Amino acid sequence: MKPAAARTAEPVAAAAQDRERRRLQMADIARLAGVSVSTVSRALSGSTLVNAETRTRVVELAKSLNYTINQGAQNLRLQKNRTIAVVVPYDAASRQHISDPFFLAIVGSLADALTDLGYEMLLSRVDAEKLDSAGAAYDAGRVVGVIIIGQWRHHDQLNGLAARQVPLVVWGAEMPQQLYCTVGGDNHGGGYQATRHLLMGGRRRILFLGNPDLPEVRWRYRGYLDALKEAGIEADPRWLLDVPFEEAAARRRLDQAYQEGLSFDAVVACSDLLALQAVAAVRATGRRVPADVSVTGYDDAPLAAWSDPPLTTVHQPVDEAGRLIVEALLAQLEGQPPRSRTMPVQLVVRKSTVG
Amino acid sequence: MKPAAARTAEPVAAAAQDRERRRLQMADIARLAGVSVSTVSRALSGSTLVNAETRTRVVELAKSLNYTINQGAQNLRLQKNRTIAVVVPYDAASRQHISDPFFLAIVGSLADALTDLGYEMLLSRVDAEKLDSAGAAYDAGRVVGVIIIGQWRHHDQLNGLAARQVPLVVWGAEMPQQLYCTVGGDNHGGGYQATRHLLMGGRRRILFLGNPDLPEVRWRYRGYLDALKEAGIEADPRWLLDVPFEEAAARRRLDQAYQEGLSFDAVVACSDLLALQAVAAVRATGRRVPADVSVTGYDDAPLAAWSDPPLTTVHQPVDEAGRLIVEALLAQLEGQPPRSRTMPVQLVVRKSTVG
DNA sequence: ATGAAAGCGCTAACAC
DNA sequence: GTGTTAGCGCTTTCAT
Repeated sequence: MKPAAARTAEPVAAAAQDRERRRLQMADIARLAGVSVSTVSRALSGSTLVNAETRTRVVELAKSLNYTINQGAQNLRLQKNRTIAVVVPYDAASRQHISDPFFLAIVGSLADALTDLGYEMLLSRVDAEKLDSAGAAYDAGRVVGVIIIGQWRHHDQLNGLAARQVPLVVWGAEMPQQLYCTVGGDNHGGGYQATRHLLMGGRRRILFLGNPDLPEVRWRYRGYLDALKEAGIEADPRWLLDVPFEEAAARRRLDQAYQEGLSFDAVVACSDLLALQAVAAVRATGRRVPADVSVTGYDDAPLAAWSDPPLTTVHQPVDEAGRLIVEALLAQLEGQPPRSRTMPVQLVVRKSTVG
Repeated sequence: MKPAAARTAEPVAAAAQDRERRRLQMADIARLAGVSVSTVSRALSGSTLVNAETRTRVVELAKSLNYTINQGAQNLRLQKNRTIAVVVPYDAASRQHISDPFFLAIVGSLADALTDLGYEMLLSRVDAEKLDSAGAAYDAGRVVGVIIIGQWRHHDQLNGLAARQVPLVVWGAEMPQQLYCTVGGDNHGGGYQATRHLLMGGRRRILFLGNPDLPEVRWRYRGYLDALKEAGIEADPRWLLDVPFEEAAARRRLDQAYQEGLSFDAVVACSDLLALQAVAAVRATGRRVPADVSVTGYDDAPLAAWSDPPLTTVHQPVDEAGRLIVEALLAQLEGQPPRSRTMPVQLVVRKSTVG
């Protein structure tokens, strides 16, 4: 019955000192302080029901022994839990790691926001094709809510999680028929602003680099199309270069475009790293950026400001993102209905688009 | 006595459906399956002590209801725990967030390594002046081990944690009298290689940009000094520009160096972002990189390859780092004595040092 | 093959 | 003000 009989047995002489010391618990403190566990519990929780002197004595003792209440036991008893799961999907096919600077920046921002509010953050990866497995930590009572970085292609699974009442916030784009809560940048606006900026600079044959299967990218693509339409330009379907968020693939696709004789004078890329691949591909043909081809990025990662050339890019408010995501999740935990938010984005103009 | 009396009371008619549904537990599955909780427990753990048919029935039922064993309760009962704390210190003074790309990259790498081995990762921030508070999660039984990203200036506190038997691995440099386990790059080698490379390129007045209070930086500085000495150059004490890992401060310090009339033809910086600040400061005086001043970075973050100019930098093996750190921690959990590791680093030569 | 019951470390209602 | 005791959701010994 005892899961670890040896632990509660009378300590074997030698074992006590070097073998893994039994973890201190409340009963030990109680014994050493000469009071009952209830008193210790009360003292440590600062209850006024305990004699002030006893209280300080117990608290001092605990501190001196580095004793801290076992949080697992406390949580079980109190039915409380202040842990949030943060899930970064990964592409199982390419076995791509969590490495996109933007995603990592969001993770950092979430860590800050959660810590500030006294929540703990359980960080995990999940196969992007099985986003619903992100609910496991919730089902197991491990966490009280889930944050997923990116929608990927499984809107349906996310809806499924929400339908199951899993408190959930997704960094991504708002979709029709969406049951879950999203927080994200204004993707349509971002795509539109970047494209319009290129059009204002006189560009007419503008490629779009990204995979519109992803809702966020789809909105950016629509913004791009709207800007073209507004300028009276009919989009050539070959202008859509449908690549994942993976650098090598993007480079190959661009090289291929050149080989096929596709002619263009600008590229709207869906991340800064993708934009830099475009720059490299353009230069590999002897053309110049921005003189011959203008390029815009997306995210405004730190590298965008320092790259060669510095990238004109759509700035996403990472720090604010963390705060808003956490806010949206906590609101749900308080019983409020999920309310999605779209944050304004801002085009930052640098050398990759202006001579 | 019941911490949440309402929960166990007979469900109020309406409450059942829309008010936050009570979380499913084993007793519910047992009732629905018409067996006892013991049987459910056995079935879900795949025990052969339970009738094969009953087992599948129970398992199916649980799956269909998205029931998962409450991990907190299970952990408490089994005295097990597969969670590791990953702690990213922050500078309380500057209230600097977790944002250094290198630290975030390590976090990503750790997430991968831990997930692969079936461990969960609790990510948190801690004031760099109170590194020992990183032990709290361990004291509370929340995690079985702690990983701290960076040594900062509190070697003593880390030793304290180790003395308290907290299973611990620190990303950083090996120090004399060190009780805890470190995994890190070869900092002396990195500083030496970078400096030697500059010397081979004919540079003679080489600044060092970084704060040698930090053990990692101290080793890099020693490598730098050794390279100078080997070349028969006496280091000018003014060549040490003692700045934290903070971009604005680095820029100010460099501008100041120029104002003071300090003359130099190369800079060894302790991060890629610091190196880019050096480039900016040099260019602001009308000088060119690398023609007038060569600059080396450290870490080889993604941005180093794409920056203007691309940075010669010391590559740190981030992916391998995650694996090794986790490995070192797990070895300790198995009772092996802490064994520190130093990983080779490699100078990557790019345009910032060669015309 | 199954169930009853004890107990993991803690809190709080209840008794004194 | 303090101690006794039941029970949070689970696993496992023991009995059947």
